[in-house]
Amino acid sequence: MKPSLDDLSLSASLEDYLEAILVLSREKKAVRVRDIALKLNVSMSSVNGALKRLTEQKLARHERYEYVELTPEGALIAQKILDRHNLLLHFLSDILHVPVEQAEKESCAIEHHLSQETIDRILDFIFFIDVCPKGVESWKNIYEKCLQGECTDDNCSLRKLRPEGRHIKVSGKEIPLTLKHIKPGFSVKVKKITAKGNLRKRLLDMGFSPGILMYLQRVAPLGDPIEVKVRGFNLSLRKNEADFIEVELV
Amino acid sequence: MKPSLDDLSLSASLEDYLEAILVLSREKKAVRVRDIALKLNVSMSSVNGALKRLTEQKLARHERYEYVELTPEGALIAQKILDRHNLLLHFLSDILHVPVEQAEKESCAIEHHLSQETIDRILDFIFFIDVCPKGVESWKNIYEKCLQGECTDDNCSLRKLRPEGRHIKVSGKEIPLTLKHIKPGFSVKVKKITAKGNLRKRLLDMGFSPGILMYLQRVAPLGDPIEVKVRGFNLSLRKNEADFIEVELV
DNA sequence: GATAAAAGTTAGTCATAACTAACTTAATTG
DNA sequence: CAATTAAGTTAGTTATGACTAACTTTTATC
Ligand SMILES: [Mn+2]
Ligand SMILES: [Mn+2]
Ligand SMILES: [Mn+2]
Ligand SMILES: [Mn+2]
Repeated sequence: MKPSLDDLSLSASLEDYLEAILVLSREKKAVRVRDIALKLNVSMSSVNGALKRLTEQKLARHERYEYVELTPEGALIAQKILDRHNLLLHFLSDILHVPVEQAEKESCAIEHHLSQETIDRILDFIFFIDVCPKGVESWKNIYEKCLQGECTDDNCSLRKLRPEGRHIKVSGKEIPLTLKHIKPGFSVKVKKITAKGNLRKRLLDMGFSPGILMYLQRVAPLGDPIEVKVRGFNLSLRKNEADFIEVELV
Repeated sequence: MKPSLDDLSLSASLEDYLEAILVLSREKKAVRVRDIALKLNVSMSSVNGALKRLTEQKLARHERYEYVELTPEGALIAQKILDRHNLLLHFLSDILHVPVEQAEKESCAIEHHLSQETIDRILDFIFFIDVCPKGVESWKNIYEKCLQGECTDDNCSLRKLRPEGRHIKVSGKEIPLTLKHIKPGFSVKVKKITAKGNLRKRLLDMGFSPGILMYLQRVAPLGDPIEVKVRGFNLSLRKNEADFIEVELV
């Protein structure tokens, strides 16, 4: 539950105060209690409380009725958080295409909960996309197009999916999407069990009831068996069994 | 600061209790206060308090000295959270290669702070990598190799970087890495300003002091100007100016 | 320089979410 | 079945982090 900026554990709230003070100090000559309150959308008295705690930890200074300043240690931590904020914002907004306003909010929420390790992995990833010519290529030309249903690969299942995400086109004919068509790493919702008799009962017992969400974990080399995670359990299915489970994308 | 599972706002803590109860209910016949306490590493009395709040909101039932159950509404929310947890775990662990233990912790931390919109964008991305043949291809063959310095593209800057991330190989010779070599979306730390005289002063005034982190925002089509974000400001630099700023990867 | 407005502070309240210590009830076992 | 142990509960405490209301200080304005 505690945030983990690997060093000393500050609360998410205090980290945001530090971050806000740093940003404000670069926007204005002097940072006042009121500026912080406005920026973080809290009352001035909440800011006062936070400043008291930050002062105790020697991360900020605040003379009564006067301006607010960060200590060098405070500024260092603040800068780290701000860097994370911007990194996550770039990742969510520019790469994953989360709307910028949402991305802004969520960056500021999760920046407090990621380890340096994870930040580094995200950096690697961004580095690849932006710096490696192949990354730029595959990203712009493949991913972006694939998302828009314009993938140039004939075997791309994404391409065959109707916008509703419920049917698949096979040699011109539309057939319902079943578990058999899904590739690993993809989450689907069970729509209908089309099996009859014993197999039907078995599938239902295994937990494949309509409405249930599941996650396709792995498909063995020859497409059989298929490993899915349903309700936290890992289950194995034969390919022909999987064809009796109609699903839709979630 | 509040978590945002788009519906009614439960606290992150209560969401974790729901999640834990759901998981336990699938592992055992009956869920007891003690099981939850052990799983979440809190005292039984904390569990009691949480159960009281959950019961008030009709998400769980708990008979004194008896077993704990989720209501249908509670189970629904719990499943949503669990789905997010697993999705994020897959993303961090299998795709970004964050060590699984860390990924586990962080998934459970940030699952409470992401909107459905963002979850959908992550799903899109995973879908691409796992379902689109080109995604599988580019991911396994390009990204993974690129990270290991085995990129097949001669122009890949990643490939030229020494492990220390401080020098770059240009026609066999090693030269220090400067801002000129960096591509957009990448964060670097200023190592040294090699400019002299007036330009040096100007660069320092602009905020390019050693140790400072900056983020390369954009490079114009012809490599000039270069737009960087330093200390929250956006600054524009000429390519020849950028060559006077030695940097290292962060 | 008096007065009003803006900014800042303090005290007191509330909710969440954890804890320990002391107690009660249920389950096991000799 | 009495005694012991395990499980569960309650009361009381602590810390964070927000709030409002009432007050004080600073700043602006006439
Ligand atoms: Mn934040
Ligand atoms: Mn932030
Ligand atoms: Mn969680
Ligand atoms: Mn979780």
